[in-house]
Amino acid sequence: MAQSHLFDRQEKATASNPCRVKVLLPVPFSGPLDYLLPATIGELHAGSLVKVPLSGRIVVGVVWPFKNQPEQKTLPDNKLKYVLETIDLLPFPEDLIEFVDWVSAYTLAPQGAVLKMCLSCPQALEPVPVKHHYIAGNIDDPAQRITSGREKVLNIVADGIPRTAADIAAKAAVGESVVRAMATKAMLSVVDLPVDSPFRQPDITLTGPVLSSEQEVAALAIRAAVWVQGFKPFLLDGVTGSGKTEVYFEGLAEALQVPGAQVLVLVPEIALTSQWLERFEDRFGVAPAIWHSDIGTAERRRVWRAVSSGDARVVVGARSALFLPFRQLGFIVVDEEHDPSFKQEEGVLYHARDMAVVRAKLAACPLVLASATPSIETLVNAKEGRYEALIMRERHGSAVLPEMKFIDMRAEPPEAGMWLSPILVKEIEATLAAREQVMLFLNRRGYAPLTLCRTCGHRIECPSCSAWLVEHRFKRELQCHHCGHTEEIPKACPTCKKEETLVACGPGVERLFEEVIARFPTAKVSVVTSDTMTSPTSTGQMIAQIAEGGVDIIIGTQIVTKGYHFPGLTLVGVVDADLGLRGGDLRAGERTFQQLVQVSGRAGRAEKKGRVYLQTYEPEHPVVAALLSGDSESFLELEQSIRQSHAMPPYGRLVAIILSGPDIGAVIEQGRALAATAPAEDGIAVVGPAPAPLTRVRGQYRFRMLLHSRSRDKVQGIVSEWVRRSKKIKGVRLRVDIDPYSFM
DNA sequence: AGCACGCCGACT
DNA sequence: GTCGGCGTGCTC
Repeated sequence: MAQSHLFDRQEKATASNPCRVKVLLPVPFSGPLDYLLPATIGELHAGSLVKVPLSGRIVVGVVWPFKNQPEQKTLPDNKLKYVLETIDLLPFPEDLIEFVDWVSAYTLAPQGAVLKMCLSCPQALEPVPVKHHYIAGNIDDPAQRITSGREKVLNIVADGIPRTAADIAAKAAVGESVVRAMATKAMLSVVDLPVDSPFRQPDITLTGPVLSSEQEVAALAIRAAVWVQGFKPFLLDGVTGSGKTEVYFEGLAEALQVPGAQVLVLVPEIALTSQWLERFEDRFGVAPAIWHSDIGTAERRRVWRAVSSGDARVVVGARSALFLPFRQLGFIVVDEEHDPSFKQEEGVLYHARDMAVVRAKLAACPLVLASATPSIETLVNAKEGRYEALIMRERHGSAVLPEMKFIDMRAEPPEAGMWLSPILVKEIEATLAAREQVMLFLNRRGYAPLTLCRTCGHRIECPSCSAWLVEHRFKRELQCHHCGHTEEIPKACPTCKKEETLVACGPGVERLFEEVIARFPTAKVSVVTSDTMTSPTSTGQMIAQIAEGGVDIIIGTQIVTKGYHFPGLTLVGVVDADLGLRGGDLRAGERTFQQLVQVSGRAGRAEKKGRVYLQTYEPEHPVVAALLSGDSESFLELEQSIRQSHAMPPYGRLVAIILSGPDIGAVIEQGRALAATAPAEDGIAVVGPAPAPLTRVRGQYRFRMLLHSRSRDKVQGIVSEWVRRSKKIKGVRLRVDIDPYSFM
């Protein structure tokens, strides 16, 4: 979108009538504030970055357009402060400004809170540090002797490329002191260059692998959309192993042909990208820019500035990458679009997939939502014609989809204190004998979810949450998975003081590990969870080791369901297929289905056919039945029709109001106040307040209310009006979650 | 979110 | 008599 909106000075600024500007600040309380523009600052554009004073400190903000500004009470000039200076960075493009306003209006978060996500890199707003580089200087000075060392240095710098002292010294095989001495004698000149190295540009002359006909059809549609220069959403729905990545890489390559166009690829968790990055490098010859919450400060600054300048053409990142200041977005991919981690559950509550669609619309570019198990929301959008569906039903190459079977745990129970049924044990033996790999999926971290006293029945709970502590035997501690509290495993029961009476109840991956090494003592077993995948490097090594066949049995939580390719893996065992269905919320069935399809999809991705066994106590459950029959379409149809008949999302809407505070009485009182003023419009229903399933977290009591709207129309107006006119109780935090995914 | 202003306990 | 605890409330 072209940079219009030259910021209009309403009148000529004079001493008696200075010009006002609106500046949005990355602080979570407000909309844009008024500042005066000093005569020393010339023209300003909407989007320009400026430094302004704010209650005793200096903050970087963005000049915001006047348009659409609700005319609020304006302060007199003498109450206003002056803009201090402008920052030497390209202004925010218009589509980013609109995006911030849109996200704020949709999520009901203050505009400043949304802007904060765009300015999430304070170092990027300061000048980039420079480092001395050296080039040839006055080399004809007769006063300087040309020693052999100096001559070697001169040979190196002869090409005119600025280099650091260390670089020159290494290349010339001399000490750095030689270089520095030559600089002080003016034989070398110093150039200060930014420490940030530029991004290498993707090689668009490279070509990808030969595509199957299904892939070719999909790639063609996406490539064509790139040149239409308008919003165009696609659902790329391809079974696991069908080669979705290669398809959207074609769209990406096409987008890079457009001069200046930038591409954003959103992925659920950066942990999964080690294999993805290799494929990207194979395809484009360079690594993309990477963005996620724990990149180092220097790299963060480098990426942010390169995105802002347009220098970084491809960014792959977690959901927060959506708020980077792209100059010219030309293509967006949301990979594994069904993944629940796209929903931000802290601060500004947004769904990155949904916001990516909006961002693409504002940037007027194509968008690909890719998944083997698309969300119901996306399927409905495709069905109703808002997205173009590109469907791939075959695995790429010779691979076929795995065979699925269930094990009725009522008929084939495991031994006492064990978790693997005899049938699955036999299958594992057979697989190991054939020198193939096994993956056991159990979505429960730690050793056991509950530690119980056999004598008095005491259950060890977290001191600040209403939750059991989970034993982590590898780390020899009890952990709360909600607040991070840890404590030692007690020898005696904290209540009855008796020793040797505490028992671990239920399985976790560590306990499964214990069973597996006891049963298969010669197998190499690896536990893959968020506890063992601590850094991207170690994760990459672990994944590479598994892919090379260095592990026989992989035991993992949901982290292993995500997009990995292990060619030697032929058997997948789901230890507890019913786990996700218990205590089910609106999406429990859908989520479990997606998870089980994804983990099954890890089996048999190369020549050998895969087998999947689901251990279940309820084989007649629709989710299990759908997986076994392979008729996922009817299951999803059924799920959609249930949602439709109850006007649940995406046919209707939900909004959660979460009340929390350290004083339970105050929280309840706030709930009553809200209930008393609940909207009474047609088609709107409010339930609650009710204690949240996890009533206390980090010492905070939590109550929930749920607003349901039968219509798809926006409900933000109703909700914000409701909250605005309700009495506020001190000490109670009130959060509005539009389109909630978590009901905890 | 910061930061200031403000009103009650242990120190030079 | 002051330094400072962090509770409340404002920031153009």
